[in-house]
Amino acid sequence: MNKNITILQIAEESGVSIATVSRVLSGNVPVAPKTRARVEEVIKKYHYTPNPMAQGLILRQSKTLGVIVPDITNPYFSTLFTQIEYFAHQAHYSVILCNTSFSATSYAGGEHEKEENYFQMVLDKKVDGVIIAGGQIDLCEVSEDYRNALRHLASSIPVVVIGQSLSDVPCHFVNIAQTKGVSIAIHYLASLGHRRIGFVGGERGVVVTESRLGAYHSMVESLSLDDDPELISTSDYYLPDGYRAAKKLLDLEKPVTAMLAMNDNIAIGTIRAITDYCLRIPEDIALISCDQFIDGTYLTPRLTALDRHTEELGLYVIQLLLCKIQNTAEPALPDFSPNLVIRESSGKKLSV
Amino acid sequence: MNKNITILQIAEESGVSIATVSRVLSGNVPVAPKTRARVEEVIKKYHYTPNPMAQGLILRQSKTLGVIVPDITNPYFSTLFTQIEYFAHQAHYSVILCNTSFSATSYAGGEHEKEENYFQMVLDKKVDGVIIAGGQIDLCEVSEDYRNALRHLASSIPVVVIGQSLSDVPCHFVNIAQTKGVSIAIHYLASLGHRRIGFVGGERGVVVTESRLGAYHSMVESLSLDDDPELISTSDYYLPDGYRAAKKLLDLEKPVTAMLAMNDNIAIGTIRAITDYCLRIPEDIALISCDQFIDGTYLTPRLTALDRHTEELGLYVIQLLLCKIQNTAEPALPDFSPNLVIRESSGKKLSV
DNA sequence: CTGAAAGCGCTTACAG
DNA sequence: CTGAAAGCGCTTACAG
Repeated sequence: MNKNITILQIAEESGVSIATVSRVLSGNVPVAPKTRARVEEVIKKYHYTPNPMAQGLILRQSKTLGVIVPDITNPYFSTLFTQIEYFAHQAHYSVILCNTSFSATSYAGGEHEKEENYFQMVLDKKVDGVIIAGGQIDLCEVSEDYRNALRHLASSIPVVVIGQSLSDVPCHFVNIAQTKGVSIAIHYLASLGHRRIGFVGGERGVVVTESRLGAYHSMVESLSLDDDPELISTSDYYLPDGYRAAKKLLDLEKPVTAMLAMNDNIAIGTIRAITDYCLRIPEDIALISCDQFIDGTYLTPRLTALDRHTEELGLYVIQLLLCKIQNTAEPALPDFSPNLVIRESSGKKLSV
Repeated sequence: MNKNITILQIAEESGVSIATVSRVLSGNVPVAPKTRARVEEVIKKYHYTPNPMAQGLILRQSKTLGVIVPDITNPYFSTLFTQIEYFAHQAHYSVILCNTSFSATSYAGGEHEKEENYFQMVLDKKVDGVIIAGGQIDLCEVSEDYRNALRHLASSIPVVVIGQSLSDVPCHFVNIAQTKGVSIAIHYLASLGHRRIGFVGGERGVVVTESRLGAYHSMVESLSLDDDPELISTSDYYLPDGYRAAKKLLDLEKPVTAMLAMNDNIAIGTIRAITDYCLRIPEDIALISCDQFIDGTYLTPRLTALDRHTEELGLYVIQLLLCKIQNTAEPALPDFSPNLVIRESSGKKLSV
């Protein structure tokens, strides 16, 4: 199958040495205009492009990046990836996407090998840099194996991690504060008159969940809202989880008047649960999603949600990685403060 | 940064030649047990793995696959990809994901270069095989440039295309019939008593849309349902499109009693539109999605949808590609007949 | 401006 | 069973 047009053939047909062909290809070395023209013609004729393996061997770069995510099916990660790939492609890098299937639940169940395997894989592949988004890094307790694997990876090539900083691991950690958005959302709900606000979804022992829970508690305290452990109903991050977790809240003796959902998936499951209980949103229960995945304008009810600028984050991390690879100045850290997009589901001021 | 442990270092430290190291690595050549043990120890000590570029240069394979999709953010493609990547990884291949951003609309707007660029890119990268899912291949009229680029690609490496067959292009085309699902859905709606069924979403000139529309028309005819051009409201494939398209149907003088949405995105937009008109699903309008993206059990209303076995499709195409690469027997073509999952949104039998 | 040659890190006949 | 050597397709000092 392989056409196998090599630099040698181009050289022969152009009547020059392979060194000269290489030079016209590289572009930044003086070559006589006539020679260059002749060679370029032959190159065009055969659609010749240098074998990246041979090039990579000498240049010590593969022009390939690795992106490691737990679940590309999750809109958060696919949005992130889209930005990363777009920018990388512009810069003539291709990207290997690794889908580790990591989940806190399956991890707890003992499947804790895959991510480290992927670290080794991208290393073996000689990628020029790696972006890691989510996975075990999101657990409050990171295993020693993971830490070592990450350290090993990062000591070989540049790696940007979206997640909590780990000391003694030479990655560039991009850690977005999770507390602000929750504070804004609860503040808003409280301003509407809600005192009893439920927290739905997310899994304990995961950084995002715990830090948002922390923000929740401190807001509850500072605004003197109902402080009741029953108000917290965690689960995981998907539709069925939202459904299950919300039901627990709906079964409470003293009902909540508002709910904070971990993300849009959870919110959709929550809507389903609330509807099952023949309650209305927002009339009976106000709802806000802490992480906008899709445009809430088209959901029913129109979902009030925190926009966390995921696209900008994707753009930022790829720019960062490329800078580290090429040793150029890092881009400034954008302001990732979330935006509360108020729509229908959060409702109006409660009449007392 | 590069540790640069090469086969030479392993050989020296083991007191053998690099040829021997290479042999213990390959595994399928006789090596004295003691020699093997010694070498393996050193390999382990340094976590040595052969440089894939050097290997690739000789073996003429990169152990890398290319997957080209228009939009990884679309659940259909991310589901497909997840399966592909999972299986590829098992087989020790890594996959480069190319997100072309192709859309029929932007294509019509003149942006018709990107896909061909990606074809060239994966070719230059020397991937061992390519899977193409969607993109220009989904247009009823494929440009000559695209056709040529695809032919060029496919004449160099194995490529599997999910989409219509193109004559004279040596790809393996996997073409799933689109008519059956629509027939089942309309049949079901008609059995419930619906005579006036709207078709929402999808874009004209796109194979899926046109063939589903064809199935729609032939069912309308064979079941003697209302046949009215106004009943067709196409747009594109996302939420806002569903919303807009559904509104057009809702503005009709003679209202529809049921709607067929191109996919879950369209269905969600349609739900929003129907709700805006203060109508109920399914009491006033029954709704079926032709392409299930997420578990409709958790939507409100619970969405009746066609399950098209996207995961199985992903698994099939990657198996197919690997077989073509390794020259082994092709897997049997599974039955991809869609499944109508009946839930709430399609309603009950109409009372006459 | 251009060519001959070394070398990137590996695999695999070819001898022994 | 093992080593020396050629060669995969390229780039880049080194001469000229």
